[in-house]
Amino acid sequence: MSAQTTMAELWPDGLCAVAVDVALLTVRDGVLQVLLAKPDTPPFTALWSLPGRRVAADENLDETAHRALRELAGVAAPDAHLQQLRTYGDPGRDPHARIVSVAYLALTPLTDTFVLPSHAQLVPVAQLLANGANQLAYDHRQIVADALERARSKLEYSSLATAFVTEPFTLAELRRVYEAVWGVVLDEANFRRKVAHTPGFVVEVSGVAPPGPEGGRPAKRYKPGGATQLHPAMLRP
Amino acid sequence: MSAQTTMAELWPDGLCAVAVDVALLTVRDGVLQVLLAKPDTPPFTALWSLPGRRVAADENLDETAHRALRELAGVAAPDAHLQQLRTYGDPGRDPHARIVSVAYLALTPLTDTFVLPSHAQLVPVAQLLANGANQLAYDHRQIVADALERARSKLEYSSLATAFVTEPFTLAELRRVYEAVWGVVLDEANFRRKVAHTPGFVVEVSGVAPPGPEGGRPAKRYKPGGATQLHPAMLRP
DNA sequence: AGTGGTTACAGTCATTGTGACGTTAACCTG
DNA sequence: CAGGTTAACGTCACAATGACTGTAACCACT
Repeated sequence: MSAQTTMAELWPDGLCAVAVDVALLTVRDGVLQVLLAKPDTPPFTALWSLPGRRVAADENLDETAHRALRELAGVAAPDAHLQQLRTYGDPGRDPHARIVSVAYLALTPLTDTFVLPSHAQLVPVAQLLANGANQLAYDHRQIVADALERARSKLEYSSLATAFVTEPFTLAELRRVYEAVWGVVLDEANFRRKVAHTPGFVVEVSGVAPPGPEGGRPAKRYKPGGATQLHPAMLRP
Repeated sequence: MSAQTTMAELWPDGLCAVAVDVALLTVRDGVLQVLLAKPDTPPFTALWSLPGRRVAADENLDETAHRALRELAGVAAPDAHLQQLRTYGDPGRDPHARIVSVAYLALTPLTDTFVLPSHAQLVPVAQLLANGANQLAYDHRQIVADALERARSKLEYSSLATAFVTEPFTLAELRRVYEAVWGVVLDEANFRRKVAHTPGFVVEVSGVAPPGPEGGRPAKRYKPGGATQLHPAMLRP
């Protein structure tokens, strides 16, 4: 029996398995990283992949995404920014079954003290995409590439960058988010001016952040300003 | 037997029906319109809805979208612009089954001579969304709203507007696309300058377009310039 | 043929946003 | 206290934009 015949018999028209895969991005050590997990179900239990789960009968898609992060990576982040990326449904993207996968983009600040379980890890996105060899299961390499482009684009027109940092934050921390995601170096003074001139992006809070071990003037602290869209936008150089 | 029990039994974890619904937008008579169809399968055969089809076993999602347009609205547009919008998967969005729907946004110029079959029609988007009463089946009103916002946003930083017009086109035709989708009136001279100063947006072709019945100077003709992203962007007023 | 109306196209001017760069302020270490 | 580092602020030239005026090329009507 050929694989094609098998698939057509097992998955008649309009009936597919629906899964949710999550590309969680975070900035650690000034580098954009993506969360990977070792699947606990075949196939590809040897390869790393994005955390993903089948959609349960009484679950909406957002809930499945949260559950995938919680069960496969120990990340319980109900307040993490979560948005749909796109849906991948080519026949043959999974060699064993017709699986339509709704991919999510998740953004969250992971504190340095947070420890991942042994079957999960953070990997720099640039390193993952630069290598010609595909190190991920299924089409998850493509999903990571799409997630990166979405994040880069969203930083321009939305206040999404604040989802990468914990409150309160300094403008230098916010700038390092842009630099890590875009992969560029930004002029510090101009960045400050643009953020200040974009209404609702950030608002100052009381107190200052102490300088690092290398000294420097204490930085003012800010919190998200409530705006979701940025006017004017923070365009990439 | 309750409806919930029925759904849980018929649609166990991870197994859903997957459909593709298409929101096809076009500009006719200077007004943004969306294509609706009468479903040929229950439920909601009385209400208008977006053309949609179940995903076939050997089909990818794009192919299903094209098939839905062809079978339900007689629109055979293999060159129409087609992009994923988002996926709607709340339990209960279809009262009879757990259906996960991948929504697509389609953009195409429909010539004035094209006639739709009797079970399909074009409806002004503004009129559809302005009425408080929901005239569409399922959550298709929400899909139309999301499609409109996506189209409005994409016009800003991509050359998507050219997908609404036939080649060759005049700058006035292109401007009327922006005005219809955004619902604003644009300054004609400034629009011309912005388009001309955006490299790769349009390129001039030979010949001129004759004036309409109300006279006026003949307009130069243009075709898409090959760029997909616009630099600088055409921001909404 | 001439006049007024309409549309296409081109230019001016003040304002705003931006990139590049310099200056001052407030901390660190030695 | 000196030198280094980071934060914060200011200046200047240029590009982009909104509002507006002027010119060109067609129409219909008298």
